[in-house]
Amino acid sequence: MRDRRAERREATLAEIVDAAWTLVRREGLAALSMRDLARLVGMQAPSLYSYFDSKHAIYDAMFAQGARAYLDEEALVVPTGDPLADLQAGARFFVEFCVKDPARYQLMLQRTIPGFEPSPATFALSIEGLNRLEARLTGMGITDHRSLDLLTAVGTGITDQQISNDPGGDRWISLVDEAMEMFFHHVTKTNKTKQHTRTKRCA
Amino acid sequence: MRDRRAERREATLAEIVDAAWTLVRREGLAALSMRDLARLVGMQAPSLYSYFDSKHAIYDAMFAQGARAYLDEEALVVPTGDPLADLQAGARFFVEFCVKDPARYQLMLQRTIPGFEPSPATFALSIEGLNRLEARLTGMGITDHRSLDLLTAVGTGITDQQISNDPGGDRWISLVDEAMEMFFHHVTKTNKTKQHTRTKRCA
DNA sequence: GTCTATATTTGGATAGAC
DNA sequence: GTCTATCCAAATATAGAC
Repeated sequence: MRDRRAERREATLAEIVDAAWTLVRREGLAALSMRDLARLVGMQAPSLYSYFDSKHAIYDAMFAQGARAYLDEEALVVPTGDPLADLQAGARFFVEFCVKDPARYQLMLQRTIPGFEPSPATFALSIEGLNRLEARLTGMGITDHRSLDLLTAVGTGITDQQISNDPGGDRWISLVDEAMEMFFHHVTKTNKTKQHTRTKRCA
Repeated sequence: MRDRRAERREATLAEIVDAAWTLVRREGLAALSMRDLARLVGMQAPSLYSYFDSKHAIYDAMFAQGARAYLDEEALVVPTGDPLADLQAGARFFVEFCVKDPARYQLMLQRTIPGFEPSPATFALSIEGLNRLEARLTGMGITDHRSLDLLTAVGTGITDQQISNDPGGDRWISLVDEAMEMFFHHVTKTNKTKQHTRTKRCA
């Protein structure tokens, strides 16, 4: 039998988290306050503590929601078998996912809230995202960790510059495909070097 | 004749800014408070207002000091004439400059202080840094803005990942030389493509 | 220039009635 | 579960004496 009370509670929890996102997108991630949040959902501030133990607990719920959204949307990017094209599609997805919600990016990847870190359960969700990226690369024959680190650096670098220096524009987004071409040629060339075939390419 | 009063004032201004750096490095950039700062220099909080109009004015002085430090230290990186080696040396300098003081990096490049932006005079100093980078690239024959944007993305991406995910280590720092090799080969190859010589390389 | 005292705002969080 | 009332802490900034 349906538990109507539990359903109601879940709905209110979700409503509070949604309102929190609305606030931080409007005012900045650090500007979230329990009073403002309560007002936005039609409560008094103390009532929020019936749903969340603290403000950090709300940040944690937001983080978890963001991580789930990433996993859900990432799953829609299906590989074609063309390594470079797949790399580009994956990078475009990542950068666009981050850029379209800078507050979420700040919460999940930049960690600027003093004293906040995600709970173990929530953090596990974000680790899963990195694992999937690693799996995609492995599918392309890229297996060394240095290449993975280089790729994440390029991805976050483009994202950061886009958000910081051209918000709303596409100055760095438009470089994603080119950047992935650069990265792909680099890692494939390096592999061939290791197999001692690079200098034989033109032979 | 020396103005001993002005000298004394300058010394106190510098002392306050230095103490502010000490605080933000210890507690985080956003945690700077006038009370703590005053205590560290042996004053009461209101006395600081004889030297700075507001907390933002202190941030501005810190920003300006950071920008001057960058310009001074950047000037010590002298080109050798070898484009790739110079690119690598410049990138190593940039990443190390940022990584060795994350609070400064956050103030100058990430802009996470709500409501703070540098004054026009201070901002001009940071623009000068970008101009010098552009000049260095021009000296290597790299003149298009897309390449400059790609380079800044790679540089800040490596820096961000290093600070966020391996503080105190060198997991991403150790990728700088390789990343610059990747970038350099990409931009030189692209140039050759534009000159329609790429497909003739093996002929 | 520095101090004491204080205004003012803002925030997270709790107690206890209903 | 929600409210009112309140606590407690921290912060920026100002007024005015010395």
